[in-house]
Formats: sequence, C-alpha cells, structure tokens
Amino acid sequence: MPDTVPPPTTPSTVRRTRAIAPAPTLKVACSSCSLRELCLPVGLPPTDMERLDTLVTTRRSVARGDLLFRSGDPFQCLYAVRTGFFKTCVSLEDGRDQVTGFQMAGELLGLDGIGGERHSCNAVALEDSQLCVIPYSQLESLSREFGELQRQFHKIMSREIVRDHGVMLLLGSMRAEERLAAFLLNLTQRLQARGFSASSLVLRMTREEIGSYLGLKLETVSRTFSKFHDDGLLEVKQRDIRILDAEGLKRLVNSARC
Amino acid sequence: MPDTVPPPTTPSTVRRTRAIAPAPTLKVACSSCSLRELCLPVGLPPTDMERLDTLVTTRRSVARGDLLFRSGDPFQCLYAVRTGFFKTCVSLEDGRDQVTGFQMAGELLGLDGIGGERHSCNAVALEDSQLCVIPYSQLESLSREFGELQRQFHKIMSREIVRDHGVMLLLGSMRAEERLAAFLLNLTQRLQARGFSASSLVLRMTREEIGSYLGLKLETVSRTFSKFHDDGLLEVKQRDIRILDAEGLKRLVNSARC
DNA sequence: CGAGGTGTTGAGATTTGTCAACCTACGTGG
DNA sequence: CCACGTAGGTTGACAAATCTCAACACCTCG
Repeated sequence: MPDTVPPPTTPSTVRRTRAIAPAPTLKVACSSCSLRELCLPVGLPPTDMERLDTLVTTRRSVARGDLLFRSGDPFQCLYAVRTGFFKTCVSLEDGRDQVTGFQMAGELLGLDGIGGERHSCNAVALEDSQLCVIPYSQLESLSREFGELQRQFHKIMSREIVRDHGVMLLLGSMRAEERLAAFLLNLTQRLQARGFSASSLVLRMTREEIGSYLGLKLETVSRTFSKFHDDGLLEVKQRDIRILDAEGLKRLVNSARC
Repeated sequence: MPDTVPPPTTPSTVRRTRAIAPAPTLKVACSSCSLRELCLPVGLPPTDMERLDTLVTTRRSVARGDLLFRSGDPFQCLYAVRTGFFKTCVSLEDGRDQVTGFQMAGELLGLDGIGGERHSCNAVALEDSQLCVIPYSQLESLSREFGELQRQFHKIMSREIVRDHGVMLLLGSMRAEERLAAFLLNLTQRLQARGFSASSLVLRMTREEIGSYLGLKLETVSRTFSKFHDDGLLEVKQRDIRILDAEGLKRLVNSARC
C-alpha cells in the first residue's frame, strides 16, 4: 500500500532537481525553534512545549516544483513550513485550477485533509523548502491532554476559515487593482512579521499563479503591476517589488468605490 | 453579563416580527434528534452521544431578518441550525459585503469566531429559525474526553475549509452560468440529503444575496436564470425553481470551456 | 549561446456591470 | 377583504472591466 510518502520512484517526476540535501533527520525542537511564535506552539506554556517536541520529530524537504502532497493522497500528517514557500491549489476535471493560498514559514499545510481523510488540494513548493512533519493522530491525542494545544489548533483552523472568507470577499467584490493591492499588502504584512522589510519583497510565484489566486488572467496582473508603477505606488522589476506608497495601496483597497 | 441569549430588549430591532414562539427551552437531545446524522454527532458511539446531550441543552430562536451574531461580537458559542436558513456575510468598511455561505438544518455556525475570540462575520436568519446552542468551552473539554467527538469536530472545520476552497474556485475561475449552475446543484444536493426533492426547491434568498455569494450583480443572476429557463434547464417562478435538466447543469459546470 | 519559461504590451472581443424602466408578489392597513 | 405600497425580480441599452490572442522582450539555466 502506497501509504505514507508517495514514492518518487520515477526521477522524471522531480522537476529541476538540484541535489537537495537528502532529507536530514536533524534534531527538531519546537521549544527552541525560531518560528515558535508564528507557528503551532504560539503561546504554549513550557510543559506543553516540551511535549510538542516529542510530537514533531521529523522533517521533510521538498525541491522547488515538487509536490508535498497531491489531491487524493491519503491524509496522515500536517506540515509546518520551516523554510521555503508553497502554493496550494484545487483543480477541476477540465484542467482549470485555482490557487487557494500561498504558505510561508510558520504556516500550516494539510488542514484540508482532515475532513475526508484524503488531501483535497495539491501543495507545491515554489522554492526549495523544508517542513516539520506533524503526525495528525499524535496531534489529536496530545491535544486531548493539553488544553492549550487543543485551543491553539482550533484557532489555527478557525483563522484559516476567516482567511478564506477574506479571499472570497476579494474575489467576489473587488476589482483587479484592489485585489492586487490587497494581495501585496497581505504578503508584506506576513513577511514583516517574519522580520523582513515592509517595503521590498521578492515574489516567489509567477504572474499566472498570482492571477489564479486573485481570479485574474496573468496579463491583467502584469498590466496592473505596470499601472501601479506608473502611478508611483511600486517599483517593479520582474519579481522584485519595492513598495513606494503603502498608504496609496491601502487607500485603493479600502475606499474603493466611494 | 449578557451571556446566553442576547436580550431582545428593543423590539424595534426585530424586523417583520411575526410572533415567534418565545424561545422555548425544550428538552433537547442530540441522541434523539432527527438531524443527528447531518450534524455534529455524526457517527458518535452511544456513550459519546449521551454526553453530547449534556452539552447541548439550550435552543435559540431567530426571526427572519434578525441576526444570530454580528461581526465583532464576543465569541462564546457555536450554533447548529435546527430549522430555518441562514446566510453569513463579511463586510468591508466601505459598505460592500460578501455572502460567504448559506446554512441549512444540521450545519454549524460560528466557527469563524474561535480564532479571534470574536465573530468575524454576520449571521442572518433568512427565515424564522431555531438553533441548538453549543457552548464552545464545554465542547472543548468534552472533546478532550471523547476522541470521536474531537475528531468529528476537526472534520467539520476541515470540511468548511474545503468548502471555502471550492467557493474560491467558483469565484476565481468560473463564468456566470457555471457559477449559478454549481450553486443550484450544491443546494439541491444538500436539500436532497435532508429528504427534500432533488428537482424542485424554494430559494430562501434574494437574487442580490445569490449574486453576492457568487460574485455577480443581481441583474446578472436574474438574466442567467432567464437563460437557463430559455435553454430548458429550469422552470423559474420567482423563488420557486424546478430543475428540468440536472445533467445539463452538471455539463455546464464540468466541461465549461472545452 | 540558445532555448524555454516568464513577463510586457497592444488591439479587439466578450462578459459582466450600470442605469433605468417596468413588472410582480406580498404584507399591511384601511 | 381589497387596495396600495414596497421590496424584489426582469429586461433593455449601453458602458466598463477583463479576457483573448498575438507579438515581442527578458532572464535564467543548461
């Protein structure tokens, strides 16, 4: 039974293989992880944290372009991004698909799989990445023991729902410029929380992937970038973005149609 | 402290008051509820079910047009729809808002509130409704005791996430006809699971609310209904819909752009 | 150095939105 | 019980946003 990690028997499935360090089984410890304030352990008391260290013991590396899991795979683990960057996407039979999110360090992947015991989306690494593996059944039992962990996990799921509602609002009632502005502000805010600059960023995804996430065609995304540039809001050099007028972007999102 | 039922002190807040039975505190029991196979208790063993009866002890009535909770309200309880129909919506400062879902019997409301300890959307009754009140902190402790309940609750949250991803797909990559077709098929499927006809339904929401959910203007929704009628897919008489060609609707959704 | 993936830009087509007029059904109050 | 007012629904004509198709530029990687 192909149960756990889908066997990369055919090296041809690995795109752009650039000799990723062979899955190091390093000592992992949430309690000493620099991401602990952005990840599952947020705010846990020391005792809970120690037990979490016993839960999260393995890592997994995924090379850029490779899948962490795909829709239909049996669900067993959640993953916390340690380094790197992911996208998740769902697809329709006819080939169309929709990027449902981009995940960076400290964010969880795989919550979609709990309900149906199979993953319902694809998770693709947009750069070489490392993840902490969280066996779900162990998380279940540990969170029966530790109320704070349970609560924290529920909060993470709830916030994912709220985030999704925000995306629906964006897709359902914003125009192209507002969508892109909201997207950039969201990205910089999350990057800033991770210690990066609030005003310059490197996009890890293509225009097409941004477009898919925002419900726009890649050309519209590209044009909107150009417009932002012409309006003095951004400096755009391919995937390098420098935000010149964050307030201007915020105004675009909020006071859209007065 | 206004803890449980918010005091309907000002009768003026109640629109269209048509003398709803004054919040009956009936004996409530999940174990004997006809909705148990569609609601939180799905698949729980008898012992867990009994304990659930001690958790869900109160009901709440909401008249058509009234709010169950609104964005910003402190979060304390989840709600299971017993009878009636709800919409949830999020709004932007500038007045625009987005319907994020429609909930019918057996479905849960309030999951958005766990993450921020406040509700992040409005829940509005689209018809006179009754709900079971599920105090969240008690659900937490009970689900630490009963693994099956914990797992069931996680599944419900996960499925909500998957549902939201489906809506993103709809909003991000489908055209008006596909969106409406997908919406109608989803509604009838859920109604059918509740013992209603698969081919005729009464919409509980306005064209504008459908439009908000689907990211379309009400005129577009109306025109699309008319087109479906002209194409022999539906019979439309205001809110009464009869589906004449379910296969045709499915074809619209799946094989959209060949 | 060349190839292929990615990004930009233009012109025209298409879909959806906007505004306005009008119709319909329902609930309220006379 | 009927008339009327109003919210909700339909339809038309036109405007605007976005998509489509196409050409071309750029950049990275082998």
